[in-house]
Amino acid sequence: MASVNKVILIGHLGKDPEVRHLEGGNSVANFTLATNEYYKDKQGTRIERTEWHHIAAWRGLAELAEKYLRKGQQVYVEGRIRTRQYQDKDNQTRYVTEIVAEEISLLGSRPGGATAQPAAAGSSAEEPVTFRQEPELDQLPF
Amino acid sequence: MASVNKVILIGHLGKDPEVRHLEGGNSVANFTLATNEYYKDKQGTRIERTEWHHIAAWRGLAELAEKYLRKGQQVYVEGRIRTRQYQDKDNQTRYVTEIVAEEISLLGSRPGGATAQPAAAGSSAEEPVTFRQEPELDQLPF
Amino acid sequence: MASVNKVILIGHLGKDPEVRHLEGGNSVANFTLATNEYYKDKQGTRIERTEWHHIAAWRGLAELAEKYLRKGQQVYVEGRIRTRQYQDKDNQTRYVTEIVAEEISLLGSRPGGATAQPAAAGSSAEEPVTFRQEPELDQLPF
Amino acid sequence: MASVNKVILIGHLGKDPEVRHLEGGNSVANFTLATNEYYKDKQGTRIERTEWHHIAAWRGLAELAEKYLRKGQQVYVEGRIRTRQYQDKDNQTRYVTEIVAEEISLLGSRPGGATAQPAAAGSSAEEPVTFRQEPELDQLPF
DNA sequence: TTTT
DNA sequence: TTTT
Repeated sequence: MASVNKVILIGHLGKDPEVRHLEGGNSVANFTLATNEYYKDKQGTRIERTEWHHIAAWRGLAELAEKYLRKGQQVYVEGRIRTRQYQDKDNQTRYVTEIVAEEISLLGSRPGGATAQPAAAGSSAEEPVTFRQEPELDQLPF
Repeated sequence: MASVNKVILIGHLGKDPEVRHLEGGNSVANFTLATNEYYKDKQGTRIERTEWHHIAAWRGLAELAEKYLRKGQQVYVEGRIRTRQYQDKDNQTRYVTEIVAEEISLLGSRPGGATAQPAAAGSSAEEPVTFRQEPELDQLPF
Repeated sequence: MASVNKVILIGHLGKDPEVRHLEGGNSVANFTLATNEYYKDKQGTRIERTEWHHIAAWRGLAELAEKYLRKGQQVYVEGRIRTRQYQDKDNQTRYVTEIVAEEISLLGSRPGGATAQPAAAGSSAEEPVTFRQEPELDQLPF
Repeated sequence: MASVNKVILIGHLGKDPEVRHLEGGNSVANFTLATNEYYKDKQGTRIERTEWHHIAAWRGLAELAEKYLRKGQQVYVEGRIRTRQYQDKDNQTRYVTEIVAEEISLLGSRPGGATAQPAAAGSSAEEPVTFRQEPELDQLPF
């Protein structure tokens, strides 16, 4: 049956992306993204709560992440929720929920000490830095 | 800093909602929602993968869930991602990622053997069944 | 600069799609989609307001529309807003705002007298009816 | 029937908001927001196309707009599509499609020569600048 | 671990 | 554990 599983995030990277190049030619970048919410508790004190999202960006988006994304950067991430099982060190089944990125756009200024420009030439700073994953590739098992 | 944490799901309920009425007058409904994705593996075989989302609907949305939502029902859920910590039976820290619902709409037909009409009268079947949480209440700590 | 232009609609088709096959091999399906909102006026009377969206579905999505979409059908449409200029019969510049579809999913039951099954064989009824446009094709001028 | 009419935009303001204070205590801010898309034409030339969205922000969001939004600012706008009729100077019926804002967040740096800080004191620069409309007020006729 |  |  048709269904929709869509996530839209705007937040800041908690660290530089970690990129792994997998056997078979695939690559994946992982990074964390902070979103914040604010509310008042019963005493009226303003509380800030940070949610840390685990982002997985595959193939073309992994390259974008490697070239352009740095700790502190503000980005738009569109993707879908995916929960993976794994065995922890005590051989117990654990679950981790990730956001599989389908589109990433760089927003605003580029703080954090790192340059947002790619090290390599060929991609001018005037270009908008947006990338959407090709859906059919995005559907490969991983 | 301003940020966005938005989830949009369309899927089917895996079971009837479980509603708890908390001390202090708050209530919360929990249910699971299935979304499906399809892809072809390297052999070209069509694979279906189901993602199970854990939905938490508070206060007014808990009442809506209790009255209208049943196993098998197709719904639209808009909300935000929230990861909670808890201690498991071995006193280890574990994490569970939920979707805190901010809007729920009933879609399509109402399968599953259960009547989608509320047990109580007063809410006619002709009404559109949509409900949006009041943001300020939605911000209470929980 | 990077930007986002995203529309998410769930509504019912006001009429069967009209499909045009253009010179150059392109095709486009046009249909209207109704969404409803409800509010109370100052006297407390419940008011219903219908918004009619003009949807344009290109290429692969036009084929999906032609095969599966019928008047009365409930659908999910994801796309982007685009305003086009044209000259009216008095040679005045006029504007029309459309939603260019990027993803369409069939929802719920299939009312409206028309069968939702395609006339042609080869696409079994068990398949989920969802289609996402290939982004690069979707970017062609039109 | 339940339906969804949702728009998510990230773009830059084309001009400072124009705020009108209406009889009855209501206020509305209007501004334009540019989003850009890029594609290659059949000759492979890179084309940029700008879409101008007409945003209407009511009541609390009008105040936010008046205090914080300036030409050139990058913002996130969430809202719904609404097409209004009006009579033009030749007494012909015309249509204009607007985005009625339901949430606005300021993004990134604050360019454009104008200070993004409010003229009035009392709202410190450390606050996140996000505002969501109260739904019930948002449903008033206009 | 981000941002203000 | 849903749906087709």
